[in-house]
Amino acid sequence: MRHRLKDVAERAGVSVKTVSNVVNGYQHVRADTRARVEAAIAELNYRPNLSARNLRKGRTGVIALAVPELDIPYFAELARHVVSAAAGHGWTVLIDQTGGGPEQERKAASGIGDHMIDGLIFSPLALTADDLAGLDGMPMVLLGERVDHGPADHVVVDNVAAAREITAHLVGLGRRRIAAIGSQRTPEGASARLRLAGYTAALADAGIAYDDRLVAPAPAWHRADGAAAMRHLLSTGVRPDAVFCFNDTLALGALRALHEAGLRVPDDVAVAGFDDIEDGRFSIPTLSTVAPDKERIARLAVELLANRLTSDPDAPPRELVAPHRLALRESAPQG
Amino acid sequence: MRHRLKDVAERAGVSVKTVSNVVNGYQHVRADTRARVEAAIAELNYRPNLSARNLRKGRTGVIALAVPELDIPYFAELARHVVSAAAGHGWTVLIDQTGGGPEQERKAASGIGDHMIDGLIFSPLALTADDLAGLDGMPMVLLGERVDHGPADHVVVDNVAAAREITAHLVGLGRRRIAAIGSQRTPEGASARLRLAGYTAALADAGIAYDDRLVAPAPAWHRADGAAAMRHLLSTGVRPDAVFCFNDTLALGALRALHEAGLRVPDDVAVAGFDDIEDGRFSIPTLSTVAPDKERIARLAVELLANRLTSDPDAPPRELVAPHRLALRESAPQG
DNA sequence: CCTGGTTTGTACAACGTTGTAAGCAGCGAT
DNA sequence: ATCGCTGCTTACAACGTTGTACAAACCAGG
Repeated sequence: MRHRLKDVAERAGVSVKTVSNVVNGYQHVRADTRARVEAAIAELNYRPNLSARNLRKGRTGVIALAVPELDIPYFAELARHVVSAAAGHGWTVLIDQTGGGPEQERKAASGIGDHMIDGLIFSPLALTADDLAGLDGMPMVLLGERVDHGPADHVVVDNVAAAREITAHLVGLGRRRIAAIGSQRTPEGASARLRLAGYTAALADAGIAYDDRLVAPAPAWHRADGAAAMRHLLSTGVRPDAVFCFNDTLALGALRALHEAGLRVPDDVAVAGFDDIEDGRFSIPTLSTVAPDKERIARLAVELLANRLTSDPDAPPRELVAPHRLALRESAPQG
Repeated sequence: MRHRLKDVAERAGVSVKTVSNVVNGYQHVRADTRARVEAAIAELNYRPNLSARNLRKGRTGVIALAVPELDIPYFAELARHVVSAAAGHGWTVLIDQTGGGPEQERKAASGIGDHMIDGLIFSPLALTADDLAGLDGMPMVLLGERVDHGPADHVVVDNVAAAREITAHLVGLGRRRIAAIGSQRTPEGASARLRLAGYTAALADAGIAYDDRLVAPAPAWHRADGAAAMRHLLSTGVRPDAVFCFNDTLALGALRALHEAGLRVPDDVAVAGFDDIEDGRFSIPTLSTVAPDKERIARLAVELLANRLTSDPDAPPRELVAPHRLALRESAPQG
């Protein structure tokens, strides 16, 4: 049995609007009236119809988080933080899994239940700035690298610097034949390009020549791709003494392939990743990695969105950089 | 600029309702009228206001999936399947992270944006049947073991049989001192109780005496808990030759602890898990585990919900059992 | 006891959509 | 021509809520 304001009003002997005022915490309601209304609400177990409220107010209290895949640990961890941060603003988060394809992403960006969400936090893989330009004014915050200097707010980590630091760490361990896993030539590979740039910069810093044969592409960044890429590297005979994988799942796959090849980590080959997912703290060996501050990323994204929604809808787009640090563990230990 | 049916109607020179009819695929609209309306829709980039539609229809097209934690791989993988299955019914999935606490779960079950979702797929940890009985008629499907024979539809795997099979497999490897990790005495530990029952049944089948000291509790089922429990087992001097962990993350933690203790898996200690998460296919060693058919679980849950929503709202609650199989890998290999 | 201001409560319309009932063509059969 | 039918379109009301405008009740000060 579902009740409406009208039912509560009749029971409490007041008008519908007075009940609405009580529900919304309007100040000028006499204490005894308020008490009577609240009693009626409790008795009927009344709860407001949000569709109606949304229709009336033009706001839904829901924001969406669109990510390529939920079972990629990085996105799952990020999702958790976004949900927490959004709760602090009284928002519910609708999580949308795009799959990463351009068509689905376009749909996600433009279509997610129109008028059903107030704003969108979007981690695109395939989307271009042009795609986004076509979206008439859905408040949006982008995560990651794909669309640089686009028309929307943006939260990033300094991929180039981070990749450069972790590669420099491998250099500091005395490694010279440092491979990279995860390069991508597709337009989607913006993160890959930036991390590759950091890698090459670190090599240049150390006066190590860039060797094309040590850079292995990976179509996606899953464990299986990392394992395949590592096997490929080993099969070509260019034996690396370290590998920088462009994310942690690639690195976990690489660990597996090295294990199968009978190579010891880090003795024979040091391994480093990127993302600092939970798995890397328990893998064998534990994983050295770049640890972006996911909690901060989530909080900044939610705050940017909040700002755009509540105070300044037409502010020029901002780009915020979230901090990162190196988490050095067994696979490439502290010098 | 956001447009309404009215704007489209004016542009196309028809009534509002005719536009609505076109949008909803109503049959009796003359071809040229339809074309004119569709042109106007395209020109204005009209998209319907779902809040209004929901208000009018009493349906939102959104179902919620409530899970304890998104960054537990099992739930993330499950979420992916639920999203896919729901898409097949034209539903959007709102993913709600309860945290697993009783209070939050009660709120999730009763409160998630009232009138904002048509139904709920709920994987509770702490909720009792009594809690659920109080929910006036939100269509709901439960996953997992916590609330048996409650008032709602239910999708389960046969935990007892599955635990018994995987334990029997360890017995079949010739192991006799088989430990269990993950027992819980709290009321939340329904899955733990069932898996423990399967474990003891398998021991009884093999004529092995149950040894209390081989059963290690774990407050939660994370990697860290598994590692801690394993360390505890090793420290007590009851050296097991196999371990059945009640889920995969516990098992990954146990692998880690065994590695740190210098024990070989599976030679010294065989390890088995439960859930078949992606990590277990790439860990070192790879993980033998019970593989519940997550895709099927998700599909059954969505179908139960669909049935309740569209055809038979007052049908008696049903309980469906999803199949499982053993995935035998390096940590406890095939005979 | 009136005046003027504040507090408290009400009636009505509106948000954008769809279901209902009814209107109006066009057409074949009387 | 007129009748009824079918096919297409329309006006109106309603979903449950809140903003606006206003009325009623109250209070203090003259």
